[in-house]
Amino acid sequence: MKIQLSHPWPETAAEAEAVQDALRAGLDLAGPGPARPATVAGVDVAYRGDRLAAAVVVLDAATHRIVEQVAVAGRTAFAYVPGLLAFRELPSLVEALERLTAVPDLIVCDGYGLAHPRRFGLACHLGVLTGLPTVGVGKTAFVGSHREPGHRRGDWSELLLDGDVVGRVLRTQDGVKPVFVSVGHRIDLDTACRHVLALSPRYRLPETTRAADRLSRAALRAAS
DNA sequence: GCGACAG
DNA sequence: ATCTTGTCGC
Repeated sequence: MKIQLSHPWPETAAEAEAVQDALRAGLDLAGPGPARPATVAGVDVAYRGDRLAAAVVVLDAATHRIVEQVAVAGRTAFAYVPGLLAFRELPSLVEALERLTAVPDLIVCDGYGLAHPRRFGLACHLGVLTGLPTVGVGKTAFVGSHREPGHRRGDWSELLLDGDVVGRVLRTQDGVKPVFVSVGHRIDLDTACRHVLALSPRYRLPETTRAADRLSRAALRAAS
């Protein structure tokens, strides 16, 4: 899979925001998204100083067994700025995705999609760049307001931003802190939450996220 | 004006 | 994200 990053790569926050505004035109939020993805990819990045390691792990959607995995070591190329996380992680993540031998049916990202101050988080970037359906799963609140969802697995509440529903606060395990789900590209919120829940049979975070997190940390250790 | 702020 | 001890629970 060949992926074209924006050229030139933004240097400043203002340039990065301009890139987001331009890419947002490519968002597809019309269809319901994949009902039965055969494979789902999880992506994550680990850091240590200015070193980083990006990982993509493709799982069989039904069994959650690892089908393929790729890790890429690199250096931090953009400072962390809330709202511009994508520019920090995208270069290495894209490189890892390009090395996959098979294109996954869905990508689950660490972070947010539409639930973003400019309505274009990391999951939206990855969706527009790859053309694949993407979902954002955040571990902590970032933008928007919400009521506390019920305490049972599957309970959820709306994430609201300026009067719009931009995501859901979803309980993936009984009595465990909820996750923040938002759509990235080519999928609807209902379908996104359904897949996140199916990918989290035992732990708070989706198996895709857990697998990518482990691989990125291991790759970071191996590289440094 | 001040603080908060994905990973 | 990362820096970190002990501690509760299966």
